[in-house]
This record gives sequence, C-alpha cells and structure tokens, in this order.
Amino acid sequence: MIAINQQATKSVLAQAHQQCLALGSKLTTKRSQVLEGLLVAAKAVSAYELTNVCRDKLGYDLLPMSVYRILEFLETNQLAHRLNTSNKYIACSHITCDHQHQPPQFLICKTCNKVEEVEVPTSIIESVAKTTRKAGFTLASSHLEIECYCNDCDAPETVS
Amino acid sequence: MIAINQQATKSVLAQAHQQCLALGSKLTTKRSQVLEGLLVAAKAVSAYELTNVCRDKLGYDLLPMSVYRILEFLETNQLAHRLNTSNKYIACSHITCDHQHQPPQFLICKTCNKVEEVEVPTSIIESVAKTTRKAGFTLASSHLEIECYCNDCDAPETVS
DNA sequence: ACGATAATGATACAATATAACATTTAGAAG
DNA sequence: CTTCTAAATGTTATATTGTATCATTATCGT
Repeated sequence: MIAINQQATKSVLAQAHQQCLALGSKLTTKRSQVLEGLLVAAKAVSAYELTNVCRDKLGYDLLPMSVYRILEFLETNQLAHRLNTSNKYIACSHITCDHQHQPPQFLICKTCNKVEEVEVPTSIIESVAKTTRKAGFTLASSHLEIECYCNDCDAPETVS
Repeated sequence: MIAINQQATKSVLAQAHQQCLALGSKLTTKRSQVLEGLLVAAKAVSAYELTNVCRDKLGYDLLPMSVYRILEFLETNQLAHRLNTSNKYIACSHITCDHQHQPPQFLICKTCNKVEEVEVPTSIIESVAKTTRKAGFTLASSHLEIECYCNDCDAPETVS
C-alpha cells in the first residue's frame, strides 16, 4: 500500500515536472517537495500545516514564507488549488491528465477537509454567467467551493 | 440623499429589531450599532474594518472581539452574512422582505468589494446536490460566492 | 432585592498572510 | 571559464484575521 502510493506520488511529480517545462517554468527541488507534501497530506491543509507535513512526514525543512511562495507558483502552474473558503490548499487532482479542464468545483468536507475535485457542469457555468451579467458584473472565475460532509464524517444532524 | 439613506437605515434597523424578537432574541444597542456599521459600509468589510467604520463614521466605540461576537449573532439571526472567500461581512440585503429565501448567491467585486446578493436558482441547487450525492458527500450549504468585477471596476483585462 | 442568565469588556494569544531586503543559485553572454 | 543577470530562496519583521478565557455589567423572572 505504502509502496504503491510512493510510486504514484513519484509519477505525479514526474508529470508535474513535464507540465512546468511545457509552461516555461521549472519544478525545483523545493517546489517538488511542497507538492509532494500536498500529495501525502491527501486533504486540504493550511500553509503552516503543510510546513509541518513536509517536516514530519518527509523530512523536508521549509519556512512558511517559502511555502506560501511555492504554493502560489504551484497554483499558477495548475498543480495546486487554493480553497478560499477554508484558507487551505490541495494538490490538483488532474495533474496526470492532459486534456483541458472546465473550472473546478470542490466538494469540501467541513469536518475532515477531504476534498473531491470535479468539473463544474456547463449548465451551471452558463447560469452563473447569466446571473452575473444581469446584475451588472463580469465573471472573474467560475471556480466553485461547496461545503459538504463526506460519508466518513456524516452531517452532525439531518440536513434538509 | 444623506437624509434618505439615514431614513432607510433607521427603517431597516427597526425591521431587524422585529425580526430578532420573532426569533426569540434581542437586537441590543451594540448589535444595532454593528448592523448600522454594515449598512453604512455598503460593501463587504472585515471585522476590524467594521470596527473602524463604526468609530469613524458613526462614533460608536466597539472592540473587535465584540464585533466578532455580534457578527456571529447577526448571522444566526439572518441579518448579516459572512463571505468565506474574503473573510468579510455584509448586511443581509433582505432584512425588509418577509418571505422565505433560497440560499444566497453573492456576486463579489474583487476590486472594490461591492456585493450583489441574489438567490441561487433552483436548477443550480439541484445540480449541485446531485453532483454532491454522486461523489458520496452530503451538502452542508448551497450558499455560493462568485468572484466578479463590477461595472465600476471592470476587469483588469478581457476575461474569456 | 435576589439570583440566574445573557451580554459585553478586557487581555492575551493563535493562525493566516505579506512586505522588504539579503543571499544563493542557475543560466545566458561574453 | 568567468561574469552578469534574473530567478529562487532565506530571513526577519509585521500585518491581518480569529479565538480562548476570565471578569464585569445588564436584564429579567421570581
């Protein structure tokens, strides 16, 4: 199990390296370490939590300031996402795909921070764009974050 | 203009007072002051910014800790909303309506923090609920926040 | 008036984020 | 191979957002 995950991580990192090159940037050692931290965390973590994951689980020593900078780089290169509703970060779950994606829709467990990344259906994008236009605004991003409970955590009480 | 706004604010506060009573709680002086601060701000503001608005524009002296507590109260009583994407707060724009509402959808200008609060269309709620269920999650809230630019601020460059 | 509960005051501190400047590293130009 | 430049990272300080805790005050039913 652990071996398989390590293998999978390694392959994602290799792919990420290629993706950076294609975008004219470089996945340096530190950047790769931060991305690896996101992958082993396997849920949304704050920049400071990620610093701890990198140190405790991987033996990488990174300063929070560097982690913030690198997370910004990873976002720009579509390797990670920032979740605005929780001020946390996750690895992009589509690093090993090569097709273009719709804007992401994140299903975020309020309890354990597990995140499922799916594509925003076209119908929603169109509906949101229309509403936005009607209200006299211009859409900046269709990225959606939805607060949920995952099956492991279950809602505290019945949700209507 | 100023007189009209003051009048409008007063009427919203009176309505808010009634709404609290109906919910078995009380809109105390401090709480009313914080709500008034949100109303005169007329855009999304952080708790600390709100403290400043209350002091500078209204002459009310409030501690940030109190403001946080009161904002939580106002949220519970559906008089204010917390915007998770920006860690800011706005007055509910439906205080003077008395019908039940759909979950709110917020169009938020990234530049000036102006916010338009509309209802989430039923079709979106259904779509999100379905996606969520399919992924093995339970929806916690359909509250949506959309990043936009308002007409006064315009997008920094053309948005696709 | 008395006691219980709600509301607010006050202080401290935790968690998240950025600014600013120094140093090191990696490539390009000569 | 050196030197210059730009990118990346290190380092420190500080700003911003949010919570915990305990003390004090106000409100209300009895």
